Amino acid sequence: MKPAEFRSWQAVQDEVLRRIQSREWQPGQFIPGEAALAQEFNCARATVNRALRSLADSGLLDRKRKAGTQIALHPVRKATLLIPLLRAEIEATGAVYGYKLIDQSLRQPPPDIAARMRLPKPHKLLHLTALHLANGAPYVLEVRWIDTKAAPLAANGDFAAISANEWLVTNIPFEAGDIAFTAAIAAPAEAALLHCNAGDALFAIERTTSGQRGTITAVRLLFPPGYRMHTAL
Amino acid sequence: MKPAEFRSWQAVQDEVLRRIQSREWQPGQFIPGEAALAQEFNCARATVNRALRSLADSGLLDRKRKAGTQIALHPVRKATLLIPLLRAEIEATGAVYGYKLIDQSLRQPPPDIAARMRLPKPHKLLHLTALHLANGAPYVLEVRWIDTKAAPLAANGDFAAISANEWLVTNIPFEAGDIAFTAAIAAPAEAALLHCNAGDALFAIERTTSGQRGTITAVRLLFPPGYRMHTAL
DNA sequence: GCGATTTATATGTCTATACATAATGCGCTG
DNA sequence: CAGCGCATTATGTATAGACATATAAATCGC
Repeated sequence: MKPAEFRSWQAVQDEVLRRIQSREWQPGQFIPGEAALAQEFNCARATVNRALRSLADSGLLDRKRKAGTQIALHPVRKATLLIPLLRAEIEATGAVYGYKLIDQSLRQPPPDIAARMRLPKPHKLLHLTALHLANGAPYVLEVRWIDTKAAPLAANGDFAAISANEWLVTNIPFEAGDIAFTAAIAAPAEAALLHCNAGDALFAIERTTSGQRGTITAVRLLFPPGYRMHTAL
Repeated sequence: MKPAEFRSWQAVQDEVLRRIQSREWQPGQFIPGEAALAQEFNCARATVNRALRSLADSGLLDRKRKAGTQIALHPVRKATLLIPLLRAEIEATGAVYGYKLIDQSLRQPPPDIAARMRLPKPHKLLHLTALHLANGAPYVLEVRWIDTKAAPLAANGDFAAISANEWLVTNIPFEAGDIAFTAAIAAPAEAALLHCNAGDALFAIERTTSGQRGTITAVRLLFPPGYRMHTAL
């Protein structure tokens, strides 16, 4: 075997991937060290490191100092999926994006929302209900709670014209938080807005985002029946 | 301003992150080039590169050759979530994992399955129905189709004792494919197996995995009402 | 004025070397 | 033999310098 040219970390990555897929290296097995591979591939150790680190990031390898690198026993445990940015998602299909504010008010949050937002003593929050439309048809029903104490600017926001999400992205310092996916039954009011039947199964995304002053907003996105969120592995 | 010591790429990353969060650098704005930052941070350009590349990977920065690096206009568009490996997920909660094969047979797949598996002319597939249990209670209903032409070994698999997923992971060369999340209404048969009511909203994961010889398997995982799959952003 | 070509430049990557860090396991000691 | 500490070793990371590549911007040719 000639010392083939592996002159880029991607080439190294491809070769390692090939060996995993061909079972030349089996799950659980320790593979040669970076130095050995660098010699075999006739490249610098840093290049091998780059390739292996990338594979480890995507879950195909497990690496530990001193111990070495082994093929992951349970490959592909992670999937990175794109959180739908509604406007972009709709416009990507060629449809015309539309936004319609249904309700804007100050309300006492129900207990589950207060808990998800970690409000010690619940106070009134800004409550928004809005529809995102694709070519005029309901695409997503958004129900959002905003803590105006954590995001004072939001009290003045005009959410009739611009979606709360887009407003927040450009006006609030930062987002960290979490996201959850679940299924829900369409309540009559929701069904009416989404033009479906009460009792239908809706796909739901629940998201809370926090800033430095605590939880800013909790939002629930309800998708009409049949919606599929998908991604490649 | 003193030339503080930023001697690791993580320190550089933290500082860049701070500037983004503090709005010192605003969304859409181009930040100084790597060389300039390296000089400011008193480190090598490769170190800055590592930090910025990492931030770009997580979606906070947009980078283009020649053009430069700018703060992403729509931060956090990606979430990496862990695909539940059922046994691990159940055992992580401290519960005892159980597995029960409900049905194993050869069947003609319905059109939607054939389409998802990209079978040009549908032939009979191995069909499995199984329950994953946590402390004896139904945790997930798994409905799986396996193409024994793409994975001949599977024809001999004994799926009464071991879950098809675990069998595939250790016996089939490789997986690539896609995954989709959706909501479904519990059919009576499903409800009976999951100990819920027909008409309940179930969270569903649909996954297809392919090998070199085409699509190997398509699986649908149905979770009982109330299941939430969540991840940090 | 406008399309085609060249140039300049920021990011992307490779190399070689050095040191850092974690974790294993050997060997020493009591 | 139990327990501790240190040597070993594989990965992790920093650095300086060089070249590669994409592409925005400037220049050229008509």
